[in-house]
Amino acid sequence: MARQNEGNPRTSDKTIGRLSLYRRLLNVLQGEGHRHVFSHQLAGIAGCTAAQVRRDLMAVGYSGSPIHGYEVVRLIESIREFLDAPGGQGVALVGVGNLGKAILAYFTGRRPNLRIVAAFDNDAHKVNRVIHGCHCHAMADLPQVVKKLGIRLAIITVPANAAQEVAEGLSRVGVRGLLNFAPVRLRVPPNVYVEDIDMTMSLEKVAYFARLAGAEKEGKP
Amino acid sequence: MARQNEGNPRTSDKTIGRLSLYRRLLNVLQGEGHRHVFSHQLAGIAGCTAAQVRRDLMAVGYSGSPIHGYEVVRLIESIREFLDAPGGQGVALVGVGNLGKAILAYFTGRRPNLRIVAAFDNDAHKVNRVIHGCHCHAMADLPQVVKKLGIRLAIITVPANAAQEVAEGLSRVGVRGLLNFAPVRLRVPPNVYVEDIDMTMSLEKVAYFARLAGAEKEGKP
DNA sequence: TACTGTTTGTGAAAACATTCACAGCGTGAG
DNA sequence: CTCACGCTGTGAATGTTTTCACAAACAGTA
Ligand SMILES: NC(=O)c1ccc[n+]([C@@H]2O[C@H](COP(=O)([O-])OP(=O)(O)OC[C@H]3O[C@@H](n4cnc5c(N)ncnc54)[C@H](O)[C@@H]3O)[C@@H](O)[C@H]2O)c1
Ligand SMILES: NC(=O)c1ccc[n+]([C@@H]2O[C@H](COP(=O)([O-])OP(=O)(O)OC[C@H]3O[C@@H](n4cnc5c(N)ncnc54)[C@H](O)[C@@H]3O)[C@@H](O)[C@H]2O)c1
Repeated sequence: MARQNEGNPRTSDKTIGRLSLYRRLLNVLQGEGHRHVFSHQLAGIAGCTAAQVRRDLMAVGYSGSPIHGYEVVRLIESIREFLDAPGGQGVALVGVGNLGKAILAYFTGRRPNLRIVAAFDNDAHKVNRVIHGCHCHAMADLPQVVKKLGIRLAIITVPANAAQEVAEGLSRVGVRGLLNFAPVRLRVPPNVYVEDIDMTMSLEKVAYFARLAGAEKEGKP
Repeated sequence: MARQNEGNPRTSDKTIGRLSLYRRLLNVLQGEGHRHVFSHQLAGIAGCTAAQVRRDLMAVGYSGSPIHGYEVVRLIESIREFLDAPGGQGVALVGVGNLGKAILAYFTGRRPNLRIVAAFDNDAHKVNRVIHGCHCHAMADLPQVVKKLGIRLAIITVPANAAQEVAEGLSRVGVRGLLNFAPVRLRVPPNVYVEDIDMTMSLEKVAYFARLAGAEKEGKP
């Protein structure tokens, strides 16, 4: 089936994000009973242009038909093949505080491909308890648990001043991708990918552009 | 002082985000007693290039000295003038669930310029209670509370199927900026700015690029 | 004074991302 | 059958963001 193009110009960050979005939208469409979808329909619900959708889909190597558009099931499958690791990947969460707990609650029993399989904290009150269906380990056990479960991805929700240290510990035991919520720029080896979610920054962006939209002209840039 | 350039080519999204980041880093530097900073130093801790920093700073209209670099205090002040609304802005949070509570806990008593001044939920158990220092109102009171407090920004942390309705309600009563955590593309009037934080998408991005970094070469693109 | 070393601000180039626009194709109408 | 239609996939054009590279400024040094 869908052959992911090989010696290609590295698929961009933005495209990967949108593929993830398309997949979610396609799942909704599938649930509503749609068998086929056209690029302009997907674009409409994704909030981008039809050309953008088609360009992004080039990366996954599944071609639609000019007559029926894309077959929903097959497109979902092709995106899955392109994005997901075969067999799924376990994720660790470090820092079971307010945010960490919310994330555990949210991801528990959700996407079967990416599931949080272990939590870690240095607070004795949390260690060895099951929180939202996930066992919380002591930090000292991190190396062995990560190795045992073959974990290569982690979510960091510890306070800012602990994040660098945690990131280093994770990198050292073979974790290759970090989703970081701490408002700190992590320094990691070049073979570790870091994605930051910085709520304060996002909120300030909203404040700035909302002010522009109110005071000057209008619209989202 | 620092004159924000006026008839300028609309400052980009990305630049605004980085200015917010620079400001936070500068506050740390100031706390450590630094008086001056060079673009390459700021770049080092921000994780970008010196040229990028200088280019971004052009937007705020504060010039550094080739000898001492940028004066930390004055640069913070210039960024503040450029980004922030004078007098600060109140923010509403709608949906006091797991994530909403974590966010309330985090932002309470934090940045004085952007503070959460009201929370809303439709769950009778939460209405009229004070949660992490913030009063939770009924949804029915949203219009009057928003008007009374002059709220123009909101954070949406309701379930996906309620998000569109909530966004419309907020737009209708004059809110101009939304920070949306629900995994849904909101349709709002063109004078409302929406910023999405989509954790699932971010995590899938991490998974994809971590896999590349592991399997192929290395490094964060 | 003249020279060195360092940094800023910014035009110009390069890299990257999005959109345009159209050939090609299969379908269904006539 | 022939034609017109509407869509895909993609080369080329356009738009945006980042990086390069250098003139200008000036403290320190001798
Ligand atoms: N809560 C939010 O909405 C929010 C918003 C933006 C950013 N953040 C960031 O997310 C992070 C977590 O926020 P939070 O509100 O959940 O904080 P929190 O204090 O509620 O939770 C932090 C958790 O990390 C644990 N921890 C502390 N040091 C540790 C270490 N060295 N190793 C392992 N665990 C450790 C603590 O025991 C605690 O359980 C912070 O960096 C914060 O800046 C949170
Ligand atoms: N928790 C997470 O880590 C996480 C991660 C990614 C995305 N999200 C998204 O964030 C949103 C909130 O997640 P959560 O885990 O806090 O969910 P939650 O169920 O814990 O909280 C939702 C809250 O919204 C309230 N609510 C429901 N319908 C409402 C309405 N019409 N008007 C006002 N309030 C209403 C509920 O009473 C509840 O308090 C969801 O859209 C979820 O998809 C959450």
